Amino acid sequence: MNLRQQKTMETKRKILTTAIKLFNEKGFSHVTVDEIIEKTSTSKGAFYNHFKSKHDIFLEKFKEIDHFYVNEILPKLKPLKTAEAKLKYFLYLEMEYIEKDLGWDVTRTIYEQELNTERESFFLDENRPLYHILKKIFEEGQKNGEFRQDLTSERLVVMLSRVIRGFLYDWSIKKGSFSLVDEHIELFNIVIEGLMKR
Amino acid sequence: MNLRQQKTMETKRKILTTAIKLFNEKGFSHVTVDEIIEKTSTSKGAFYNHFKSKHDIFLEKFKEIDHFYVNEILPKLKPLKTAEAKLKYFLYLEMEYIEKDLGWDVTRTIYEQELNTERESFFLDENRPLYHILKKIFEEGQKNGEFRQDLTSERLVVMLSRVIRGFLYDWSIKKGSFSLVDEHIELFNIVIEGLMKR
DNA sequence: AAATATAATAGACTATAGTCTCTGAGATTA
DNA sequence: TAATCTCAGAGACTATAGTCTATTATATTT
Repeated sequence: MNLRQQKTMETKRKILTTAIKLFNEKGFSHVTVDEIIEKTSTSKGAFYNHFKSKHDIFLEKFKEIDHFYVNEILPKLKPLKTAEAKLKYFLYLEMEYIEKDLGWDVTRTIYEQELNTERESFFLDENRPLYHILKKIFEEGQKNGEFRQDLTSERLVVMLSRVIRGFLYDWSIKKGSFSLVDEHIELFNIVIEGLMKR
Repeated sequence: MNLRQQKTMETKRKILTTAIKLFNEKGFSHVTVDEIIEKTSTSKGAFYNHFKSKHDIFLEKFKEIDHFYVNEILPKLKPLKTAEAKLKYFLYLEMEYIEKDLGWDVTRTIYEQELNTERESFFLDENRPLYHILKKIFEEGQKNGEFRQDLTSERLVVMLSRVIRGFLYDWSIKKGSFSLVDEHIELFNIVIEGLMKR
């Protein structure tokens, strides 16, 4: 890496860390791009050279969630015996991570961004680890007769994803005023019962 | 009503109908406030005198959905015998209305607005007819033993509302690329099964 | 080493939602 | 009917995300 590339990367890093720090302090909507470039002694040109938009910085952070799925959650699921147990533990860890590490304002901002038709969607990317993990769990559960087999595992993932989104959306508009960890079981158990074979 | 009040109302009506017409033609985000006031030969002052924001006009239209619940849906539910049948028919009519009459872009815009923390929320208003109707149905179903009784009817409404929202949110980010009427049964049946007594 | 190319950055500019203040038509009071 | 009041509306102004273009430091080529 030559000098120029080093400077470029340094600029990007500076903007990214400063922006995320400010977002955490004051909330996404109360931080302006002008403030970010002023605090980092850079410029509009630099900012938009590195990020497609103000929202884009957020995505950068949110994408970490997928590392979390693969690195933190997946290993913990291995020892569990039933697909149902895996699914429930997965959901628990996901909710815990979102509630404790991401927080509702980040979540809200992502959900808002996804509704913006001009920008590319993160949720619609079918290669997200989230979907792969869920699909694997459902396949396993269908094979051993735990889950219903009249729907494909893909459809089961779609159904569950919609419920998860509804739950997180509700949490977002309610500004994190209830606990994901505490309340998720009530909702997900209802859905999981509907997904099980009987 | 004196002359002045008449003129005021006429201005509001002109702005409202023109705005909604434009939104239908080009989509919410492609219509500017400047365009609306130009087409109606009014001004920023007039516009913001009548509406709190550009989004606000949308709400005006969306609130119709509650009239629809009360006037169109409610009477049709009366003759049905089981609470389950009422619930399923209610959901069918709601999905049909949203898909055919509101459309995905209106829906998307409302969902986006709800995530905006500066504005007051429509979804969180607990007096919406939607919630009353659902609560009534659940109460009836709990009384006659169709639905589970370990959760209050209020909680059942919360659970179902979250699922409905997840479904409509998904429809919104997918730009209406699937049919609410066709697909709602798959998801809601899963949830309703989880809500029924067994 | 000089000439040329490239691409990151600076910052002026644009688009657009929303605010602020002043004005005048029409209502009210005397 | 003259004087006063009021509030809807006009439109200049502000805030802020994002675009466009010129500059210049660094890299590459000759």
